[in-house]
Amino acid sequence: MQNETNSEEDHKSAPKWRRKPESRPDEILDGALIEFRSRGFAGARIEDIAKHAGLSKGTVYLYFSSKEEMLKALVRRSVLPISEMFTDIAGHVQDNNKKAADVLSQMIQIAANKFSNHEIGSIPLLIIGEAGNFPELAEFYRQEVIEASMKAIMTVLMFGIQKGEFRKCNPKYAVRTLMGALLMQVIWDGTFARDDEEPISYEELIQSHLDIFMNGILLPQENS
Amino acid sequence: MQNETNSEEDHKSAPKWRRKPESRPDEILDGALIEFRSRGFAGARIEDIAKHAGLSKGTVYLYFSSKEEMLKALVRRSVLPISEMFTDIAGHVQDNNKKAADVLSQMIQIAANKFSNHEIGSIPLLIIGEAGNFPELAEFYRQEVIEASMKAIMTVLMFGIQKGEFRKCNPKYAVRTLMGALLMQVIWDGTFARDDEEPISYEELIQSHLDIFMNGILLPQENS
Amino acid sequence: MQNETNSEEDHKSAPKWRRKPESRPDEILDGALIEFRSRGFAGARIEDIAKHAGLSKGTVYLYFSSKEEMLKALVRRSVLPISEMFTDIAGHVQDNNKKAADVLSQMIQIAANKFSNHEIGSIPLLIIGEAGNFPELAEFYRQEVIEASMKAIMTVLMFGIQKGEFRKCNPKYAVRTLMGALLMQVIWDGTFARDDEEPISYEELIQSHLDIFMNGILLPQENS
Amino acid sequence: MQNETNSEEDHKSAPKWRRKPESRPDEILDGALIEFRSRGFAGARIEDIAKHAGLSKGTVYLYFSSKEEMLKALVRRSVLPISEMFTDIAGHVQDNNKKAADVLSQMIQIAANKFSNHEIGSIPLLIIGEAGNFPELAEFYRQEVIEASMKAIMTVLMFGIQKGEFRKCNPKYAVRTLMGALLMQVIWDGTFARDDEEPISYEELIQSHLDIFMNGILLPQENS
DNA sequence: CATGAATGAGCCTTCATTCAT
DNA sequence: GATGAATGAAGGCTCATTCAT
Repeated sequence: MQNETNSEEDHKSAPKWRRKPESRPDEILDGALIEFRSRGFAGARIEDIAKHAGLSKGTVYLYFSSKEEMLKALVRRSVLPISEMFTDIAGHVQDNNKKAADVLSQMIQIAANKFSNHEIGSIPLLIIGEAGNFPELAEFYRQEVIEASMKAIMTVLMFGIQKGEFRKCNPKYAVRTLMGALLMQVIWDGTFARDDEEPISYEELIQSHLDIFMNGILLPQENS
Repeated sequence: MQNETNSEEDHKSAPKWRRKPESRPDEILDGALIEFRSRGFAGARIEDIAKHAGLSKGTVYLYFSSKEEMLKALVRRSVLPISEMFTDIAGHVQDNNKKAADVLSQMIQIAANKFSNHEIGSIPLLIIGEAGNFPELAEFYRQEVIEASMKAIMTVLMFGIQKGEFRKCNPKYAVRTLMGALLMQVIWDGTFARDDEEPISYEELIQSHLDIFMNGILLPQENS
Repeated sequence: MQNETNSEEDHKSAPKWRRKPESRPDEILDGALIEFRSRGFAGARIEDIAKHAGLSKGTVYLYFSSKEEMLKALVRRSVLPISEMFTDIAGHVQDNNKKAADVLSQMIQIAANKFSNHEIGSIPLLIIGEAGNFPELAEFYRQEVIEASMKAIMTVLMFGIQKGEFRKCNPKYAVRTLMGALLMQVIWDGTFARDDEEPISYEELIQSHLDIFMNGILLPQENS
Repeated sequence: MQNETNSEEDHKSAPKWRRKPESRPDEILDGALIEFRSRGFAGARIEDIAKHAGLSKGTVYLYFSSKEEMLKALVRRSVLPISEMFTDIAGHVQDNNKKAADVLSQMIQIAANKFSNHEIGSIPLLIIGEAGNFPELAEFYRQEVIEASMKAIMTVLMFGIQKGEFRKCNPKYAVRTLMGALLMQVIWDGTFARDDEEPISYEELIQSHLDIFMNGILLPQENS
């Protein structure tokens, strides 16, 4: 069942001249992400990770003191853009005249944009698989990404309710409705998607999702 | 230093082993689920799994020929109730006079009920973490659980659209909006939930989720 | 490479009525010999040995206290007929008028007869493979079988030399010439023989061997 | 109680490891031969094999992918010199004026010379013990060593018969007479020989053996 | 800086042996 | 007596980590 590793063949004789040592740690993390996701943390082999970066086993230890440290760095790296995400969002939302609905739309679109990037979207999947082994990491991610996002969204939701733009609702639940579709797609892409099928368009998905979230799916019934 | 109290052994000299109960394989799988989820498949130790069932290492091999076989059995076991789920759903939905909205509501509630059970809800998380290592298992789960559920929901959606009960929409996307919130909660419970916080009520969450899915979150604006 | 064990199929549902409990240990040893020879002592599984006798694992421990004990019993059992062999030989050799050559011939024929029996001939092969692990056993076999036989043969050789029937020679070497062909055939049968080839006839082999041993292979040359 | 003398470690702080010499695989095989012969294949422990070469467990896996591979390599290694043996023989035998008897003598002497070398002579014993588990290995050895040798000898025998130098005989049997004594001695040395006794001289044994093989052991009787 | 040979802890799996039934 | 479920020691093999070169 175990699918065969032909990782040796993945990077056939990486050219020697392509060396940007400054980005070395990043290249290693790229390989680590691939291997962690495909074999799990415990199942990933340092040698395979190194090979993705065109390095040998020992060399990665010049940049990371242990396998666990690589995992931590990987998660940290993926969390950095999240604050950038919030900066982006804040930039688009400054305008106080904007409707809450538009603000929410933009937030979700920006988030979708971030998480459709493999290097960021794979991380929650990684954490889902390794949360038991690395609870601090899950907790870190929860706080830095999940809760921070939820809080931002809930703030807008409550603002919309206050303004009379949104119906009264429990933002704690509504945020799950709003974020769920995105999470689901991220998981689909990273877990169940097959090469032989048309990929789902994030743009269209989010469009449809926001539409339903805002307006619901029911048609107004004449006699009711 | 204190005289060793071996309180575990005090139980009137428990026999070195007891006889096979019929539920032995199930007890082992319960332990396997716990360990697979908390250490990952590769990181889980057979001895720890055995301990959950009060057995010794070697004994689990009387029931499962390998670690991998345990994983497969675990997934298979969790998939069985899904067909029961569909039977449940079909039973509640027979009535042709029912509104599509009510049918959808019941489907989601039944699904939420199933997946809030740890033994069923943990499996997708396990698969998310191990899909790279066991692609056939992911494919199996995709077909038996994810796609089967999606198909059922999309059928009702399209039926509702035909009837004029639902707005025109692409069911492929709408189903993701509908299922996303449930998946998100399953992941939350299995990955990020902390003991020190009030757990989210599935019932209330689903209530809120369905309400938004049906009616949207926007209030009708007088002048627009 | 390891050849597959389908030992379960070897004795399809041994009839329950065929029970001669007195010979139980012997039946077990028969199975042990087969398994020890085909997997080696360490590689043989008690359960497979038991199956040859139509018994279950635990039952063989009613007759033998350990695997090692079975090996010892097996060797002991094969050594018993050797004294019988010497009795046979003595019976045929009493006549003091017999030529030494005839005595030797008869001895070798009797020995060949014994060792062509699989239960006796397999034992030296077993010992060759396990001598390192069980030096006492090898020593026991050496004394009881090899040296006893050598001594008997050397006695006749020396007697023949004394009588002027045999040329002067070192019996220590001559006995190896005499026994070697038989040993070689025993090894061939137990190690290299294939089912798809005509088996070597012990009778003809010994006939030829004795002829050469007695008369040599050279034709008398006219001019020398 | 005495202050621990760790005399093994005193050697001026030996480095935890030294570099790969080119002969590493050979050294490992030497250790493997010792352990396989003394414990049997199944009973031999990789760690013990490694220790013979001054290595640790894991290191042998840098050179051999499995225990079984070591066994195969060991047999292969021992077979290589056999072709050299035939080259030797051919070189000594070119002269067509030579008597068949002399050719045979030389062949046996060369073979004895080869097989008295422990690394070559132990292999047939190993195979005798493991033929059941590794039938292809036995078959390989049969073809490359046993049958090749037999064929060479039988050719000379038939040549001698044709020339009128040897008596008519069945070479299939005669070759067993000729090879048997050598095989017996190889087995004796590897299985039954004790340290406390005078070892048998291969040279004298072969001398005596060839004499008997050629001339027989009987003295010509005046009146017969 | 880079390498990869060497190490040894660790785990899956097997199987001789025990013993409740 | 027989059975075979249960045990746990043992060993093959892997791989994170170290370090001489």
